[in-house]
Amino acid sequence: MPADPVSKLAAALASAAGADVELERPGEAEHGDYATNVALRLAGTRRQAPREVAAEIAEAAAGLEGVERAEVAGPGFVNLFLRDEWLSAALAEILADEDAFGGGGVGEPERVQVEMVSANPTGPLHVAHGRNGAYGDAIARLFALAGHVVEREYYYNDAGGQMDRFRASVEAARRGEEPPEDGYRGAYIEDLAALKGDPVPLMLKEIETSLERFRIHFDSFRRQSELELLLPELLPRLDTYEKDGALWARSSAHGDDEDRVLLRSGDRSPTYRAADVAYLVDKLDRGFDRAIYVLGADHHGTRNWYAAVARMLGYDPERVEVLLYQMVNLTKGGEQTRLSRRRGDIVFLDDFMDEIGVDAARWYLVNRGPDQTIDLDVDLASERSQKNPVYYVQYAHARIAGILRNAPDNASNKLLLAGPLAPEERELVKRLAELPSVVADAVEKRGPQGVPAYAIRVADDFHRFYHEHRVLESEQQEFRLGLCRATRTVIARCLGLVGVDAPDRM
RNA sequence: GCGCCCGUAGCUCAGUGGACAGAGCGGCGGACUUCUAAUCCGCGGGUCGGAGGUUCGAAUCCUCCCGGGCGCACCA
Repeated sequence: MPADPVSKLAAALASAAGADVELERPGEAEHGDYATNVALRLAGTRRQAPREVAAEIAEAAAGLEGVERAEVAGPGFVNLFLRDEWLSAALAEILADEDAFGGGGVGEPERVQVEMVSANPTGPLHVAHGRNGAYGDAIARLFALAGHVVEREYYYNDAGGQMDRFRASVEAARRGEEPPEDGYRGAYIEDLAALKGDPVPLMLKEIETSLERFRIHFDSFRRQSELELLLPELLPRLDTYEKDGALWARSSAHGDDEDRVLLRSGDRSPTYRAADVAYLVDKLDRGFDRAIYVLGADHHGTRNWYAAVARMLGYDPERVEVLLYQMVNLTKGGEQTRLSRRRGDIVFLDDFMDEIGVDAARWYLVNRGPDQTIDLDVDLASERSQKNPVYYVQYAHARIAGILRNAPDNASNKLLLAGPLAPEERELVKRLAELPSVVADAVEKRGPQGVPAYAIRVADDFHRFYHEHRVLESEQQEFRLGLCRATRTVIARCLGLVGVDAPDRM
């Protein structure tokens, strides 16, 4: 059973009250340590006045261990005021769980594949790919913490016309000529032209180097060219028809918005849609319970396509999940840059990392919900790096590391209370206890943005505590050292989830 | 035209049914002989795009409208 003191309290209250209870932290101190609106919810079905129901629940709550008193307030809220002993026990539970705290909570662990980035190897990764990776990797880390078995995969579209144009562009540069009409241009093409051999493997190498630098480690890579070999066997299993000399999937009959071409008229070469089919089968037949695709919002039309393919082949479409994220707009010196590949003014992920650092880059790209377009001023993000929230959080971690460095080796781990807890101590413990629900919420919503937001609150509560109280050589040294250790764990966990370092010194 | 997403403080954004709507940045004013001042404290700042509706209760759910982004290939 993973450590989650708040859920335990809620469960105890639920059985005392005879109804499901959710606890929330009220904004006002007068409203207690935790509050529940369960009486307001129950009043309707029980045909009782909300405050009457609340009074019953408050009475039950007051009898629970650790509860000092419970009050009915407002329209029917029940506010709980907890004893210091409850907070101390909660902290002990967090510390005992150290390595796993925040995780667990999934009933059935699944084998999950997160496929992300998957940029065509026709050029270096740019910032939009960074968002894909930052988001997908955070989801992967969240799933893993929650208890699932996760693998990360990159899919190379190494076949088709774009790859031909890419090779032709490099070849042209080697001959000192202009690239073809729809070709690729830019300094990186010149760089590749200066090297020998097929530019594609060189590009793959460069992409993989960028990804490692961005702290995303892939377990596997799949290639479109390999998957296409499976098509002769797979296509007959689909619902298809011939039209205008091409082979079409009747996907609209299976939930897609329209039918899709699988084999082109003329040379009957496979479209990338055909490769999608092979890849989906490949994923599901490798035994993943869940295949997660991370795609930019410009691909939202493919959501129904994947589900339709799964249905046509007799797989449960629930196993296929498409996560979408909105675009990234960078501004530099107030000037907008469009992140289109065909132009020279794009900002590459490596440039972005050079400019603002890997930590800030990872942070900024998951900081916002996937449905939110990111507007980011690169100059601002690097110029004001001292005031970035990411450093604020890291600083809290470094401060704690400093205290623990200076702590006596023989410090006790007992958490004995030498007196009543200060408000800052109580707030910090309650904040730390929120982690399991923050993680669970992020997993459920497929949205990691709550994690950095929460990390800021933890840092906030810690800095406030630090400012008000001395840890070493204080009467509460034991408890406070425990509080520091737990805070360090929680901050490190949050930063780890979004791929940011947790430094011991700054 | 159809589909997806967004519209919350000067700026960038949290907040998807609960108690007077939050944070960072920016602005103004304070706090360092003490474990890291990359910190802390205070002040100012909002018709939650608009209009209806559901609800004891709506930024949050429903409908319509307005504004913005992105799609709607035998490219990937």
